[in-house]
Amino acid sequence: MLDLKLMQNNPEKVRESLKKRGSSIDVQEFATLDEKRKTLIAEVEQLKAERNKVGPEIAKRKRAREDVSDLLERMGQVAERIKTLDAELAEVQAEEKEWLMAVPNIPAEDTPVGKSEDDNPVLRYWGEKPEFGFAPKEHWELGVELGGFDFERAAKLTGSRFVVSKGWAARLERALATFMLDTHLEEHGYSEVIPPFIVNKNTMTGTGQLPKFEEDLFKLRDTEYYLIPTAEVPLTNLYSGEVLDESQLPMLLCAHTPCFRSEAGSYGKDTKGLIRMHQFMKVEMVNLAHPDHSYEALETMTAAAEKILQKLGLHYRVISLCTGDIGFSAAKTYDLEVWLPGQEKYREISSCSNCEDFQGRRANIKFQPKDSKKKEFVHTLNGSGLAVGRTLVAVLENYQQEDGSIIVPEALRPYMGGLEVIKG
RNA sequence: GGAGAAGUGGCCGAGCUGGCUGAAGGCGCACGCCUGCUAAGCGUGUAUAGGGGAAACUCUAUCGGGGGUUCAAAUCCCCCCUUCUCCGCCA
Repeated sequence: MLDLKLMQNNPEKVRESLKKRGSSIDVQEFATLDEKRKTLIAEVEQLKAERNKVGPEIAKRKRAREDVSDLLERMGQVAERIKTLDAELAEVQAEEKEWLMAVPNIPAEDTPVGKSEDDNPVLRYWGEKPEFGFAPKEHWELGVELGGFDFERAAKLTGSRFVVSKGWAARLERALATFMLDTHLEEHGYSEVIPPFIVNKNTMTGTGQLPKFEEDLFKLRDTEYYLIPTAEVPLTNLYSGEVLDESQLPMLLCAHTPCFRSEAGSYGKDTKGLIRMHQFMKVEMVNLAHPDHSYEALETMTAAAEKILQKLGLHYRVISLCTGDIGFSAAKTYDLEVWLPGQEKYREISSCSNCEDFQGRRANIKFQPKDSKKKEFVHTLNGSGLAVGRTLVAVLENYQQEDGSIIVPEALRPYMGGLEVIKG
């Protein structure tokens, strides 16, 4: 949510931001609503002031056994007028709030301007594409041949976009997750959290999934509960409605959770393998940061995610999402794209964003600065560290051998009982 | 799932036979004074959001959330949520 004051005082900036994002939202609509709201408030508050003033007067005269019928009559009218005005005001405020809640965050100054994902600049590469003396296979071929993935039975149990991992694949996935968590806890200062995987509407609204993106979520029937699409949601909202001490910042939280996505509108995309699933595991990092340091924190968080890929020896590149591709709540986002030799493509494996105070305002997360009376909104950052399923994909494709076996990256061997090669 | 109790400001805790309570009192915290040494005392201040105002300031709303009764609700009524106790069930 944007600052109401910004909307009022600098609509030009908001208009510009929306244009960069390719949004069709009209700022003038808001200005009209806001004017209407102010007019209504002025009238209704004046009447309420009168009501509050006359109330004690009625009590006083009653106690003196004086006649109060004239006041009662007048106040009856006032009450009625207040009621209708309050109703009108509530409507305007709801509209205004709905409007505000639908406006995306303002991109950071250095977020590149562009129309689509094709305009995202590559910032850097790490490592090199591995050389194969044969045609590398895609992960789903390797996984199925080695008996690790069972898509047919997953389809039987549930439907499309699910997988059953068995044996080495299940253990490798668990190994990856534990390796990631351990790295973030021991080397990057994060605290591990196991949050609820089901959250309510309010929580989903705090991070920006609702009200605009309900169709991307799984909602539990007959409730206002949703399955989390990412641990960003429960982690960022952990301190919603609270005021943190400045000394608690930055608050570094890390969780390994399942993520559930309806993938509405992605029919035909990535239909094979485990790139795009309705359910996948992810290690997520969240930082509730001091506004003065949130952009340093974004670099640090991105570096933490990169560290995982580096330890696994996986070639990747870092891109900066442009204004046309950046997420609703984010001001600036770096994506990590890992090289998949089977697909011969770089694929997103992590996304690290600084949302500035956009979510902090929505979820009402503040902190008390030492040297100021005024409480401020925290800046929130979130980043995958990493998407576990996709990391498994990357390991399989990058570490495959001609005979179809997979070398276990050294960093994972302690988590795999010392296993060096997966042969099925 | 059944039966009861409770939810007030940073915390504790009054108020709950409707108006004089944005809310006593205490604690904590901040600043000042006194004193002078790791204490006590005194004074002042100590919520959030919105409207008006250059500002001082002023008005409105908020006593778990929502709705209702009333000229007027922390106080009465209804629904929901959460917590605690007891019973049942269960990992």
